[in-house]
Amino acid sequence: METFGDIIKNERENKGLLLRQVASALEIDQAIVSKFERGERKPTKEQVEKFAEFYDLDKNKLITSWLSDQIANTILYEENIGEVLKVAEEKAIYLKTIHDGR
Amino acid sequence: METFGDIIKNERENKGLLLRQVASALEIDQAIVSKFERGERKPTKEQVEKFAEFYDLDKNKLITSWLSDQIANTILYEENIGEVLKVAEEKAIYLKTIHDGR
DNA sequence: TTTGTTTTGACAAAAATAGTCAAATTAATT
DNA sequence: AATTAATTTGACTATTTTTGTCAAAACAAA
Repeated sequence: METFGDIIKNERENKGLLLRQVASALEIDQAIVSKFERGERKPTKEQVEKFAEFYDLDKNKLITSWLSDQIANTILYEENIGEVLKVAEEKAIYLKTIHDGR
Repeated sequence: METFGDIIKNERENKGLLLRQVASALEIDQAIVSKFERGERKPTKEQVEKFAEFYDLDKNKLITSWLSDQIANTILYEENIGEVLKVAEEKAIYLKTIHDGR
């Protein structure tokens, strides 16, 4: 179960980089990068994309990880997690067909 | 595909109530109730619970509808909707086991 | 102990969300 | 068609949430 934070932390360590270096390359405060790695704060989508580029990761996979973190957090303390997600998927697909004008 | 707004609008109309009446009973501005019904604004969880009580609806079902609306909206324009939700479910379940101290 | 790195927390800035209200629009009634 | 009633819209303010900044504390390594 690898969260967004886990991923970017592993990448950084594998590449032997310091927080300071990543922070300066991405123009994000080092304290915030640290918080991202530990899941204490949620990056914006733009920041996720920056990380993907910087670490040369598949952008979609990283966004999936980040989005799923967010969703997991919003439903964490709810009943019927499975049901909520099933309905959410139906709605999303339905709304998408409408949006695409079908 | 019934959204939260659809549900509370149908309930109100079935019971032959005016926005004004619902608004006053729930102590929510009538303009906002109108916006809830049309999905223009998202209620808080407390407001969802008020609606459930007022219309005598199953609270969990209404919360499911409201939560799934939210989730559907956050993933609407993403790729891999199914994948995101699958991962989100795994994470949620995993986090829950941790939270419950297992 | 000194130096380097990461984490923490207080604070300010910015953005997103929520509530209020009156006017505009739409629908129903006479 | 005119009047009355109901709903919707939009501008505005208030509140809450999120984000960024910075320095000091904690931790780790040399």
